[in-house]
Amino acid sequence: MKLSVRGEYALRALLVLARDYQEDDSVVRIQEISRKQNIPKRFLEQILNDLKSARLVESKRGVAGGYRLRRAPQHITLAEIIRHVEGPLAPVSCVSEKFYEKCSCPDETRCPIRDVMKEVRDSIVAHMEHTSLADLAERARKLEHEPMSGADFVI
Amino acid sequence: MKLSVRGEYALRALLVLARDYQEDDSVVRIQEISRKQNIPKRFLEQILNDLKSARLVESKRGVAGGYRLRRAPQHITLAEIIRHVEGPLAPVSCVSEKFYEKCSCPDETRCPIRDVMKEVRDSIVAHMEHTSLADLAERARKLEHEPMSGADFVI
DNA sequence: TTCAATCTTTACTTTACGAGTCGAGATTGG
DNA sequence: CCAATCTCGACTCGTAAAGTAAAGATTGAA
Repeated sequence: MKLSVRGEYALRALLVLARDYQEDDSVVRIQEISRKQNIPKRFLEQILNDLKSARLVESKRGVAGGYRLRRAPQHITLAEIIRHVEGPLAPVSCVSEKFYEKCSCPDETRCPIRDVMKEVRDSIVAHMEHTSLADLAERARKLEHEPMSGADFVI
Repeated sequence: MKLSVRGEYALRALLVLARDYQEDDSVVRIQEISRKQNIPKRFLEQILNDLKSARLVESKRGVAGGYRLRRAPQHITLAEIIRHVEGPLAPVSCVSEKFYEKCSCPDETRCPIRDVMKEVRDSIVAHMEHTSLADLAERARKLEHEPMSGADFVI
């Protein structure tokens, strides 16, 4: 049920780009993202390249090069990002919209597990599709301005 | 974000036991579960053994042997099962209640991703904890009595 | 024009885990 | 005693995750 490290890194890298986003074509260097988010630089290169092929980011080469979002942060949802780097959001593929696969159970149409998993998927997707990078950036701003709020939960 | 095949098999095996559950100590053979659910028998052995160590099922050996639930189906939740065979329900461990692990991000208390993921986890957990094996069995019964209902969704 | 900082691309490594399979042993009812 | 069952540990086999590495292509600036 977990996101891979790669997926986490992708989200964190995009968050940096979202917070830095401007209408002009200013870019952020890999190295800076890497430093800010403790992501191995070499690994991050791969991930950003992948995000580029997904048309989520674009890059500028050369000495003043770097990456930037290809669209405004409010138009990039978590669902889109995760679907690209991780695959299905659904807990089992037989309830996935975008990555459906038949499962081995005797009768899919009468499977109560599938039934429940479909509900779970729906609530995951609802969250992920309704949250954009802009929302994340906004939250980040708030969290910074309310340092150590008592609302933080304990494990 | 996906359940492993092993986890799926565990759920399906337990569903069989739940539907067959009786107060007396009647058991179901591995072979029967395997056949009903298309699960490789040898692999299923492993899984049931694991569920036994989790005290979810108990077994009887010998010629009339087999498995049965150790508790009534209404007292076994999906959350409990999945947590045992799969680990955390949370999409990232830094928001997991039962399997918390620190993540590599610069400041966990101000991470907006964590913030959102915590909400996602909460809705996953809500579903999983409120659904018992008895609920599944009940749903299965209904799905059987309404064959090919038009409500089935298309991929 | 040359240099150095950046991205690009491809390939490689290493480790772990998922998904089984196998074989020999221990119980038990008939 | 025997045959059907569970038990337990070891083993395989493939794939994927998480990086590392190296050489090349662009670009801005000195």
